[in-house]
Amino acid sequence: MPRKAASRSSIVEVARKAGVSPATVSRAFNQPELLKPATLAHIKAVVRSDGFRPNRVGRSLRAGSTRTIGLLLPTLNNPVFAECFEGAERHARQAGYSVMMATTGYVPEVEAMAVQAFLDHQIDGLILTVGTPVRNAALAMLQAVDMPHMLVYNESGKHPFVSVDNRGAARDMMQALAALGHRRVAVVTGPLSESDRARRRLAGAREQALALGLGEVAHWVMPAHTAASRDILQAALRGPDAPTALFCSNDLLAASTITHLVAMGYCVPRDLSVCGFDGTAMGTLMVPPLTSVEQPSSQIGATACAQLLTRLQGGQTRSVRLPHRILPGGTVAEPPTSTRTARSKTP
Amino acid sequence: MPRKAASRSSIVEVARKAGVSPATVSRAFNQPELLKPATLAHIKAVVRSDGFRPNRVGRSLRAGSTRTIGLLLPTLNNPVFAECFEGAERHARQAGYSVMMATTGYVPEVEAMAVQAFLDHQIDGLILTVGTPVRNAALAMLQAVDMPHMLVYNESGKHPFVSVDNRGAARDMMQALAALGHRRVAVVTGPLSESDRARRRLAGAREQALALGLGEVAHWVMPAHTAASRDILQAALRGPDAPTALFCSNDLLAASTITHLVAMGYCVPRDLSVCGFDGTAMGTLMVPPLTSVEQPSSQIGATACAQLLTRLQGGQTRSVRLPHRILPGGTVAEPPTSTRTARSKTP
DNA sequence: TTGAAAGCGCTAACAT
DNA sequence: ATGTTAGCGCTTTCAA
Repeated sequence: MPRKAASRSSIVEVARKAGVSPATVSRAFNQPELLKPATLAHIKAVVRSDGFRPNRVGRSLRAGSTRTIGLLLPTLNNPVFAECFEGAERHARQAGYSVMMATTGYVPEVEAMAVQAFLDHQIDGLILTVGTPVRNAALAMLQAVDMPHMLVYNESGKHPFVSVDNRGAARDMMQALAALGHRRVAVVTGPLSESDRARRRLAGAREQALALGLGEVAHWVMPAHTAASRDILQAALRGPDAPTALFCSNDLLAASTITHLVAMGYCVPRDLSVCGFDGTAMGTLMVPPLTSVEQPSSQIGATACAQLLTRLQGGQTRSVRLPHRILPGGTVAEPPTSTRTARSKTP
Repeated sequence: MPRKAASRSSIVEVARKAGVSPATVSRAFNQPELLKPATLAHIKAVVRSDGFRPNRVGRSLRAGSTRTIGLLLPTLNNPVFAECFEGAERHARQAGYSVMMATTGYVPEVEAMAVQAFLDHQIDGLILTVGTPVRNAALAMLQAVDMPHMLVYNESGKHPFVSVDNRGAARDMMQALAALGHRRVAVVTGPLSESDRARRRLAGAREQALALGLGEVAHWVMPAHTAASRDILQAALRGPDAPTALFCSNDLLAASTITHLVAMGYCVPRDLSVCGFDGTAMGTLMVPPLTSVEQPSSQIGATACAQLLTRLQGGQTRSVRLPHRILPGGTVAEPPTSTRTARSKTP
């Protein structure tokens, strides 16, 4: 039953008070130009004095549109997604759309359940980042019911997306590292199964290393995309062939890596260079600022939203790769002059 | 008109296929225990083969509940709010609620418009942080329509909230600074009109300075809560009576302040101590880690959600102040010895 | 320019 | 244990 005994007044109530039909009140909100100015003014007055607002649930049911979009991201604790959210949400709000939001923690089962909940709520469209677009349950559901959607950060041949060229960007960063003299680089990521971005970035790094004749690119897998493990770093850095630069697959992981390295006695970038990927505001606030691949996250969110709304108005979506650039920062330098001789580090 | 020619099947369609009435199908979803096992199984089979899911908009309209809550926060780019979001959203999702999200950028007009949009969508309840709870338009609207809501971070006498004791926490931090020998401390905030938290923290700092006989606490106002201004810092740090410690009203502002200070040639904490407020994960990733007042943001969000859901089930809400603690970090140290005032070491 | 009427998909009395 | 019926609040033909 309704919330209160004194239920919120409906359009019928307003119509009665204004001495018009419900249809006319509806028109006052949706097609005011159809009404005689006097009628419109009168209805508006009643509406204002009542503080009446049309119930969007009734409207949604009847009109078949909720004017709500879904936003599904791995976690807002990674600032890259928080920035994307802001870009998308602002755009949506300014277009009169509301946003339902859920985070997945990079877990495919949660992705699928959240998408199901969104569909049940009859959202008009969805912006999302999934772990891996290929054979993804959530994306399959969206396609099955023909729900308009845009991927962000993911790249896909079957679903429209907004991202950067992850592989190309990783190549660029490797190029920059090589130009400084690094020949042994390790790529640090979370579980690859959870992130096609990480996979593409690793692939790009390896591709470029091969092209430039660098040493083989090691790949260190951390238990999460959001934090490095000190033990793994410590173990992997042992030995004479330790890398001189660590290329982390995102800024948060890079920040965490640097924190551990410093605690282990390394000086970054003197002893070891570290760079990230994302170019988040957080990275620029680090001391020294994080060297990273900048992607325009806020714009990625806004563009995805713009594409989605175009589609909702009957247009077509297309995939977009926005430009990236290397953010110099201060956590990458030339490798130590003699990597074999004793470094002045105090572990 | 509806989205597609082949509109998604409704409960009536399922009923027809299963040879039962719509009410029975509805019961299969909502009160399965009322049905004969055989009937239930049969309906379930039809539902599965059809891939049918009940339309929540229809349900919402009829039942007078959307099982959706709103979440309204200043910005997710401040990690303290992102952490809060995750705590609240996870709790809501696990209770079967969906979340509508909006950010306000600390702008009261946006607060009011977003709340209005939420109300129009018939959310069941709302968790929010406002600039200032007193004479706040958004809160007034919520009260006027008796919409269940919980403030987070704000403290209020008229609205239920979940927060920490902001004033007490600021006192504790001042105490810690004083114990290290600091006698001249400046508090760094964004515009006070936008944040009662900043006001309370400033008040607590001044209260404690007075109690301990420290020098007057300067107050530096930055143009935003999310970034410090280098010019203001530079100007304020001139002169012989410059503070030896900066107490920033949040972690993001502290990070930004430190970045500027380092660029200006200061060494933190050797030349100048800096601390923040929030105890975000971001702060622990800084080098050195940020000294801060830790508040349990994720738990604040989860607690607010729990309280709200209790209220929605007919219970009562109550305001909660969760415990804070000083997070030592590495950005605060004794003041430089060369300071005019003799250092007063505390045993 | 406005009104009457039907119905979006669902649930909950009430009836059987 | 299940069916019948009446709407929740709104929009939208169609008719006047």
